[in-house]
Amino acid sequence: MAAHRERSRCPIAYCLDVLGDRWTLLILRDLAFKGRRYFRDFLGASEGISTKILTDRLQRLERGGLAVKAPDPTDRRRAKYFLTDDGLDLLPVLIEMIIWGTHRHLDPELSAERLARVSGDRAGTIRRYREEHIAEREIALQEVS
Amino acid sequence: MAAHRERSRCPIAYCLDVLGDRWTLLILRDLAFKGRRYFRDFLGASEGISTKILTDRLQRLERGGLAVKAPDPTDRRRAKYFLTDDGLDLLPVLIEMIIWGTHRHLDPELSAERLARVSGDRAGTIRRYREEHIAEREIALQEVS
DNA sequence: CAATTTAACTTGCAAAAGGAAAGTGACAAG
DNA sequence: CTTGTCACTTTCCTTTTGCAAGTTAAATTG
Repeated sequence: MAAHRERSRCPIAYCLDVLGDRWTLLILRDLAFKGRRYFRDFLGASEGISTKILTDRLQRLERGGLAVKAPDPTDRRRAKYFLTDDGLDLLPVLIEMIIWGTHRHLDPELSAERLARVSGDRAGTIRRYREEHIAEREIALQEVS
Repeated sequence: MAAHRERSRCPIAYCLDVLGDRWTLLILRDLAFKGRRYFRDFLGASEGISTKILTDRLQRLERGGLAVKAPDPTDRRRAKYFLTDDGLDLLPVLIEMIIWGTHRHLDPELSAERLARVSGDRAGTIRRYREEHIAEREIALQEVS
């Protein structure tokens, strides 16, 4: 996709080199908010990604420095995936998408409380998810060394 | 794309029904930040969208209630496109993408001032773009009546 | 220990989406 | 009226995705 078009100077276009496809964003969501870590966890998401696309997108995220893989010391066939610090810098984008999607789609009555909580304290929400992710990541990476 | 998969309950997944492709996001950028209004304006963006994809995406945005078309009273062959209020609700997402893209890609020295300005006052930036867009849209829609 | 299962991919084929360029119909200009 | 412009539309080819089966290495079972 990066080879698709000459890269323009606009930051959104650059951002889209990484994010301009649905599957990548869903994987980021799973990593950031759903605690999915193993390959098979992502397969379990309800959107039904194929193994081929999942493999491709995880590799892209790794190569692009947005995700990292910590081999599982208890089972060498598998590894846990985590967002890097650069990957975590996308949390604000993802949070705004949640807010927009919630506001537009779900029953306003049911979502009012949740929406108010997240949008009322974006920075707090982001910081919480970030810190939890980093803590889990560091532990997983240490177990490998 | 909406028919692609059973729609999940996750707001991000719903958001991606609208936003899960690169071209749509680039068009939203053009509408929101670059003042592009006419069909040919979007063709002029450096990413080089084809007329087929542009037509398709503009129609999707209209059908989805995110964009509206005001016929040009001076030339019946063309119309001006604008974001609706729902479309403008995506500004926070786009702004966060700009911030992320700027931070990650461009020379930090050159972008430090711009980045600081936008991220330092997200709400102010969003409000400014929103109000300008609405003002221009209302004028264009009135000229039609 | 061998057989079976599991986990993460990989492959093959069909369908869908996108790219490039030419074509079409309606409107505008001279 | 002829020619040019504008917004699409069509055609053909390439790329990506969807679906399902296949492969390899590691783990588990008996």
